[in-house]
Parts: sequence; structure tokens; C-alpha cells
Amino acid sequence: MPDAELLRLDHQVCFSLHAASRAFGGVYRDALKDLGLTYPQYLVMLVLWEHGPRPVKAIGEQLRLDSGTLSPLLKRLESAGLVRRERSTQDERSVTIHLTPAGDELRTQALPVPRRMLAATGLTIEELRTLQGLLARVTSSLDEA
Amino acid sequence: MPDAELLRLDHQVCFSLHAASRAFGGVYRDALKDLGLTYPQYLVMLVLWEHGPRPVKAIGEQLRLDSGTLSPLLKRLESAGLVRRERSTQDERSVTIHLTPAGDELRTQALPVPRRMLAATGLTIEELRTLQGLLARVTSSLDEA
DNA sequence: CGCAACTAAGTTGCGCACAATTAAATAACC
DNA sequence: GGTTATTTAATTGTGCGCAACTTAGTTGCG
Repeated sequence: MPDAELLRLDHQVCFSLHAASRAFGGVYRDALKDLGLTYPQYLVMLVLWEHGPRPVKAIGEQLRLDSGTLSPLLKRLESAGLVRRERSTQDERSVTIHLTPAGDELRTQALPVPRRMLAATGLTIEELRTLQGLLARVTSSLDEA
Repeated sequence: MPDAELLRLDHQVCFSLHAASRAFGGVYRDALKDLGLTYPQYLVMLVLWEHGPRPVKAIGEQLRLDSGTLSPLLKRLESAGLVRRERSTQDERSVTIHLTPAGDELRTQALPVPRRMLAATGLTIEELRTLQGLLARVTSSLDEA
């Protein structure tokens, strides 16, 4: 395939991913408005709801976010009263993030969000899983490059 | 499927898309470093290389970007000497973006980028097209919601 | 004509993503 | 034990994405 044609295809593919990511973001924005959360903040809360208290480093590894993104984000969650920072006594470099009662309680309000998102995508659960698998595969390939 | 399980799936899916989008961005960042372009700037240049001079509005519609994003981005491309703004004489509200000779010439340097990206994804061209189709379908569903 | 409604682009403000740097604590090593 | 290297967060600076608003030009309607 000639370079020029590949350039056009690249246009299509990278744009599609970009657009899909932002379209998801937009619908999440609506769905999360009532909870007072942004999409990345929701991702952090999902981690905490599922796994309980975790150091910043662990959250960062799970979400592929560095401290440059997480530090201010967590500060906002803290001032919203949803999480609490606690510096570890064993290793004082480490800061563990805990849910406050309010943060824990927000999980109840978040429960209907995924169903709403699922409906918005227009895909079945199986298709969603397929998409997820494909994306995970691409991501791991890209990480090696 | 119970809400709690859906919440976990949501975690997986929305995270996958988020992660894939950022993984793509990271590899593009490397591939475009030599061209001095960011990923969104590259998208704008792709549009101009393919279609020629276009008003800001048309670029925005094609890339789903509003003037809040495009105005400063185009200003940076202009100060990099790659594009030129020209206010329309028929409708003085409209500004048409033209490639400068330098901007046009950059296309030559950009030609090998897609092949490099394709290799980095680890997908075949057919798989890429499939992924693109799936994403486009999701995006259009999300747009209606 | 004159005025209201609309449209295109730009501006401002906030949050995220990421590179680069800094500060403090811990680990490793001679 | 003391020096060096590594690790964990935080900070700074740049750019994107988007909502809300502003400015200037155009259109439509009485």
C-alpha cells in the first residue's frame, strides 16, 4: 500500500480513536454530573471502591497516571470530602488514599451509571468485551513500541 | 447482570478506551517529535494536506473540535510557520486556514509516520479497519445519547 | 430601514496528560 | 557508618478539551 493511501487510513483510524474517546468522555460527563465527578476522578473512585485504601503509586500504576496528574486530582477529591490522604508511618514517602464515609456512600449513586453507559454505546455486553479485548491488545502492543 | 458486576465491567471498558487513547497518543508523540507536531496538530495538518485550504469551522466539524481548542492550536501552527490565516472577504466572520510552503513540505516528512504507527499497533490493516468501524459505530451511538 | 436572532471566531477558566524537575525518605553498597 | 542510588510525591510548565462568555459580522423579519 502506498504511503499516501496509508496517510489517509491513518487519518481515519487515529481520528476514530480520538473521537470515540471524547464521545465517551462527553457521555460520562453527563452521567457523572450529579455525582460531581469528572471521568478521570470516576476512574480513581472505581479503583478505591473495588480495592479499598491504596497508595498513590498503586492507583497510578492501575490507571497509567503519574503524580503530575494524580496529585492535583486527589487534592480535588479531598477537598470535595470524598477521600483522605494518610502518609504511611512505615514508609513516609508513601501516601495512602482512603475513602471517607461520603466517598464510600457515593458508590451507591454510581451503581446505575454503567448500565446507562452500556445503553448509550448501543453495543451488547459481548461486543463490549470484544472491543475491550481489542483495545487491550493494541495498548499492550503500543506500550512495547 | 447485577449492578455491582456491571460497575466492574465498566471499570474495564472505560479504562481500556482511556488507556488505548493515551497509548496511541504516546506513540504518536514519539513519531511526531521530529516534525515538531503534537497529535491534535497532526490531525489538523492531515485535514489540510488532504483537502487544502479550509475555514476553521470546517476543520472543527471534521475533527469535532470547537474554536476554544482550535483557535490557540492554529495560532501555534501559525507561529511555527506551517499555516496562514486569511479572513474571508465574502464573509468576514470566517477565517480560512492555508498551508504555507513549509506546511505543505512537511507532508513529505509525515509520509512514513502511518507505517510506523501501523507496525506499533501490531494489527493488520484489516483489523485496523475493523477497529475503526467499531469505534465509529460506538461514537455515533454515543453522540445520539 | 432598523432591530432581533443567529453565526464564526476568539477569549477565559478549569481540569486532565505528560515531561522535567525538586524534595524527602529509603535502600544499597563499600 | 557514610555516601550514592533509588523511590515516592509534589511541583512547574505546556498543550489539549470543553463550557461559558465576548466580539464582530450576517441574516431575517416587521
